[in-house]
Parts: sequence; structure tokens; C-alpha cells
Amino acid sequence: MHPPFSYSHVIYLHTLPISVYNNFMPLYNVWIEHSALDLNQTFTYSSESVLQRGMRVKVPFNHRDLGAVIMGPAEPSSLDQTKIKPISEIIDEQPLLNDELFDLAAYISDTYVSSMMSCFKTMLPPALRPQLRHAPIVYEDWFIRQESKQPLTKKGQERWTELKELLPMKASEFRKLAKSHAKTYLEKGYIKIEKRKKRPEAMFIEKEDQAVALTLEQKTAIQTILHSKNDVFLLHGVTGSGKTEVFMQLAKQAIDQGKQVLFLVPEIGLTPMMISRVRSRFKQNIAIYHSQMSASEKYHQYQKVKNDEVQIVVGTRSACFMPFSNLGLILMDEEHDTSYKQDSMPRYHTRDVVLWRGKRHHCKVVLASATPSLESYARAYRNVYELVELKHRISKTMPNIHMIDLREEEMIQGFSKQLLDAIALRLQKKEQVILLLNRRGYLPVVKCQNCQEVITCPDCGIALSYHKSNDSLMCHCCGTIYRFDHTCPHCGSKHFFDRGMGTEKLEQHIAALFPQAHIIRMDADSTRKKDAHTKLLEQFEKEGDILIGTQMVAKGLDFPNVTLVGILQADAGLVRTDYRANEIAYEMIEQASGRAGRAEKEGEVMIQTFDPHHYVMESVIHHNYKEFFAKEMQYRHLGSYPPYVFMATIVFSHDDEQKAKQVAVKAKQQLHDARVLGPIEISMRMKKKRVRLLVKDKDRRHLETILWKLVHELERSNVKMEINMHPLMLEE
DNA sequence: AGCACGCCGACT
DNA sequence: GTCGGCGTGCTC
Repeated sequence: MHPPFSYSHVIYLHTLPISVYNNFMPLYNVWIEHSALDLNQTFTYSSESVLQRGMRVKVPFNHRDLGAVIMGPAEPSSLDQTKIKPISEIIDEQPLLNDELFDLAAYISDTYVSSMMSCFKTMLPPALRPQLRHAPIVYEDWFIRQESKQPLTKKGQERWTELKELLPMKASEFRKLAKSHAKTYLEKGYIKIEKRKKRPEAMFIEKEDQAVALTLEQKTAIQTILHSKNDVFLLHGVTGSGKTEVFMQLAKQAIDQGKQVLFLVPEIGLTPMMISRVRSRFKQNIAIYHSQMSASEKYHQYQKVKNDEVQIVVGTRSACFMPFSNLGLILMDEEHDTSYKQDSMPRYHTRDVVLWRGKRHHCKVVLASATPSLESYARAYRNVYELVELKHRISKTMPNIHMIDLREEEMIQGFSKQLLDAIALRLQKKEQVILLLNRRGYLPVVKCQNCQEVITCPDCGIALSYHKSNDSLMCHCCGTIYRFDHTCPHCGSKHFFDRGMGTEKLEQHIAALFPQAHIIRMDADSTRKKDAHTKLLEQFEKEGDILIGTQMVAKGLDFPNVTLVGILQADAGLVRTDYRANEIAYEMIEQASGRAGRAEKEGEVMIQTFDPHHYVMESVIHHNYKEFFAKEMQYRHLGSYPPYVFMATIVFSHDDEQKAKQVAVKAKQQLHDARVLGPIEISMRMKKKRVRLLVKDKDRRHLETILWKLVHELERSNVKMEINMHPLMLEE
């Protein structure tokens, strides 16, 4: 029926109608969530509705619908108007992210050179991530009171006067109480059913926790923080000095002023216990957020904060993104802990996030640790942060530390006689012992078994790694390969490798030596099951004599009856396989020492070492962090490491190693105005060969700028590139 | 990633 | 002629 001319008209309508239509429709830029591509650019779509920044939508993208987040209105620019498609679905009626969180996403994207979408995904609880339509909300029936004139039996009327006071109540609970009456009340209209969102309450081990009297030192610390004109504090308190109590009192102050508090704890086995302590102090006013919670629990806690139902949030890393409206204080416990840095994109550090939020909310931020990170202490040293110190234990005495010089000691199955005697003494006194075994470095380090000399790179100052395939030594910092002649340059010995001893083997030995003792082993193997960590510790507290384990027994434990801590291979961490090796070694030994003698009984620490005069050991003996700091800063200065420079690693991965290397070399050329080390080959992951560059720059902004430029220029390459800004470890 | 497009060989 | 093999390239 169509006349000939209308045929061409139809074609016209099919090729250009959208542009005609779009002249009347507002345009929006959106960020798209793509399963494979890390799209770090906005795309323009049209919509009839008025949309706000931070709302989630669905958009057609290359023949399918994808989740996206609105950035804001777009100008009808030079972009080919015919390409613009309409938004297919609007998910949120209100923006999911408020202005502050949106700006925070932009800050993280900027400083960690990662896409905006990856930031959104990290900041939101799993249930609200862009690709999902709805949060998994579980409903349950509740009974609500209602007026009714319908007659009841005498008995029914009597029960009703009692029961009506309890409403509203969960239907299942009411039925238990009212039995058959429930049905009658419902039929006669005295109650009605309402569907309510189920509120999953996490399981907690309730421990009574009450405010305790403060020491003068604690009081002074609190007063300093409250009345200082500064906003950021580094609370350096020795182990057992009562930092937590200082936190609690500061938090209470802020809450009493009607403000919100964020209390961050590291992600370790003890996290649930620490959280329950804070919870028992603050009761109903609290939201809890940590990695072991389910998606629906996280969602619920997130909503509580968003609806202003709580005044304090306690949680691990991801809790730093909670949607606060009126933040008055941020507390970050154990600020040196590596679990505060995310190990996937965006590789943000929680410390940076809380400093940013603190500034935004004009609130105080307290970073605390017995062993602060070198970066934080350096900032305190330069008065960027105000240093507040707790130098004394509540129990008054720090544990005595004995170095056991293994060069002069006879060893029995990995234990020196001195240590064995000390253990026997404690067992006799019915006191408890913790034995810490260092994990050896993950790279095969070449260490002379005769004189303990470690072969290091003359340029980078870190230990060389042995590569079996070509019987050579390689520096994993700069990539230089050295010949290995199997002779110690120091003493001429030819014995280089030793067989390390695992926790399991040591447990067997100690069990054979002390057959009557109850020994509990804690390592990656024995704590794999859910809650195994908590159970093992409860068991130890109740009936254990000896707790033996890897670094996880060094952190946060607070058992009053532990009077001896033995560190078996203290030197393992002193080998510089990484620029932070000594910092980690110091932290571990100092933290482990802190587990001894926390109450009235005096504590003792025994450290087995081949190198008792190493500066890490000497600083530990005197519990002298400042001494360690000064020495370590010299090393960082000489080797050009943080905090003297800003660093980033770039990992290139591909099936073909040569291809990855080619792109890395190209990248290195582009980064010519920074100091670039590598490329070096690193361990494979996901069946891909990987190659790494290390970039150093004195100017943080400059480093960010050149890396962003690199990202844009290598976007089209088929070699995957991952940037780790301010890495805490070089090897992955 | 996916999905379309395109260019070639095999087959009703 | 046309069905389907998979290499290439793009996604508002």
C-alpha cells in the first residue's frame, strides 16, 4: 500500500531517527560496568527522565544491556549524535552515592590510577554493586495491632489485653506465645500481617566490657587529642599500654556530642573478638562491617548507617566507605597493618581514605600502633601528624628480652637449651608459653650457613634470589643477573642452603620434649576452617600450655597467663628480600614480645638469633622504636625507597613472555622522566607470564600524571597492565 | 567479553 | 547459490 516515495522515507527513519529524537531528550554521561574491559571513560546516553549523579541505570552497549552509573548531564557535543542510544532502564530512584562518596571515588581513581567503575564496586556493599538490579532483601511476617469491634471469648479477651502490648512482633514469635489465639485475632481483625525486611543479626560472642580507670598517661593522651588544634594524630603506644581504652573514651566523647565515629581494625583472626568488645561497650548504637559477613548482613549494616540509625561503625578495611552524614572521629587501630591495603584494583590504602574523609568532615583522625609504619612515623616526625605517645604499660613493666646467640648455643631439634629450660620452668609454674616461628621468605635466599652472610645486590641492597634453572642469582628489584660460584665471598664456605622447619615438625619435637604439655598449633593449615582461629584461641586460654604458630600468634593476643614468648628463627625476616623486610621483622618481633607479661605476672621474651647485634634486634631489646626508625630511615634514604620517594609497580601479563616484555620496554621508554627499574620476570599467575617494572619518583603528582598517560597510551595493547601505587610488597 | 561482520571452502 | 567455519574489530 505504500507509494514508492515513502519507501525511501522509511529508510531515512531507520537510519536517523534517534538523532532527531535526541534533540528533545537530555543527554547523560555514564560509567559502564563491563565484565572484561576496564572501561575508564564515560559514554553518552539519552533519557526522558531527569537523572542525578550516582544513580544506577542499564544501558545498551554493543548489543546487550550493561549496568552503569550516571556521572551527570552531557553536552550535545561533537559526538556523532546518531550513535547515542536511550538508557534502557533506571534502577535507583535516589542516587546511591552521595556527593562525598562520589568525590571520594574520584580521589581514589586519581591517586591509585584505577577506573571509576572499579572504585564504585569497591565502595559499595556487594548487594548494591552496579551489575545487580536489586539487593537480596528477605522479608518476614510481622503482626501489627489493629482496632476491631468483633467479639472475643472471655479467655480470648483476657489474653488479648496482655498480648496486645507486645505488638508489633514477629509473627512466628507471637504464634509461639498466643498459640491458637493468634489465628482468632487475625480472623477477627485485631491484628494484621505486614511484610518487613528481615534484619539478620550477626552472631557474637558477648563479652562484658566496661570503662576502666585510666592511667595518667592515658588521660593526658585523651586531653591532648581533644584539645589540640591539629586534626591528625599518630598514637604511638607500646604493647599493653591501653590504646583501646583511649579509643573507647574518645569515641564516647564524640558520640555524646551527637557525632558519628568510625573505628577501623585490621583484618586478622582476632577481628571478631575486637569488634565484639567495642560492640558490648556501645550496644545498640553500632554498625558492624567486616569481610566475613554475608552480602545481606553487609547490606543491612550499610543501610543502618545511611538511615542515620547508628553513631558508631566498627569494621575492617571496607568499612572506611560507610555513608556517614556527620562524622566526628576516625580511629584506625594497628595502622601499620598490611590488611589495610587492598590487593586488587583499586589498590587503595585505608589510611589515605580516612585522611581524605577526615578532612572532608573536619574531624579528627587518630592512627594508632605500637609499631607504626615508617611512613606514618616519618610524617609525625615532620609534624604533619601530631605524635601522641603512651610509653608505659598499664602493668608497669615491659617484658625482659633475652637474645640467644645461636652461634654459641647447642641446638636440640630447633630449640636452644636456654629456651627449653625457660619453657620447662613456665610449665612447672602453670604459666603459658607462646612460640613464634617465622615463615621463611617466599623466594629462595642464598645465605651462608657458616657465617650467616647473605649475598645482596650491590645496587639495591636487597637479597639476591637463587634461580635453579640457570644456577644463577638475580636481584628482584632491578633485574640484574649475577654468576653464582657457590662460595661465600665472606668466609669461603660452600654451605649455602638449609632445610627450614615448619610448624608441624616443631610441634612434634616440642611434644616429644614435653610429653605432658597441652600444645596448640596455629598456622595457615590449622586455621583454614571457619571460626577455627577463635576456637583454637579459646582452647588455649582455657587449657593450653604452649601455643605454637606463625606470625598470626604475634598479633593482638591478650592472655594474662602468658609469661614467656619464644621467637625461634628471628633472623628469617632480617633477610632483605623486599625493601620493607626489616620493618616487617621489627614489627613482628616487637608485637610478639608484647604478648608476654600483659597482666601482673612478669613477662619474658627469648629470641633465637645468629645476629644479636643487628639493629633490628638491638632496637627490640630496648623496645626502642625511635632507634629502629632512625636506622631504617638511613637505609631507605640510601636505597631511594619510601618514604623518600613514591613508588609504583606495573605488572604486564600475557601468554607470551616476549610480548609482555616488549610492552614493558615500551612503557619504560614512555616513563623516561622517572626512575624505572626492570623489566624483570616475576612468578606466573592465572597461567600468564608476568613481567614487572618498578617506578620511583620524588613527586607524587608527577608519578600519577605519567602513569595515567601510560594507561591511556597502552589502552589498545592486548597485554594486560596492572598498576600498584605505593606497593607494600614488591613481589607478588 | 561477546557479538556482528566478512571472507573463504563445502555442500544441498 | 548459501550455510557455517572462525579471524578481526568495536562497543555512546
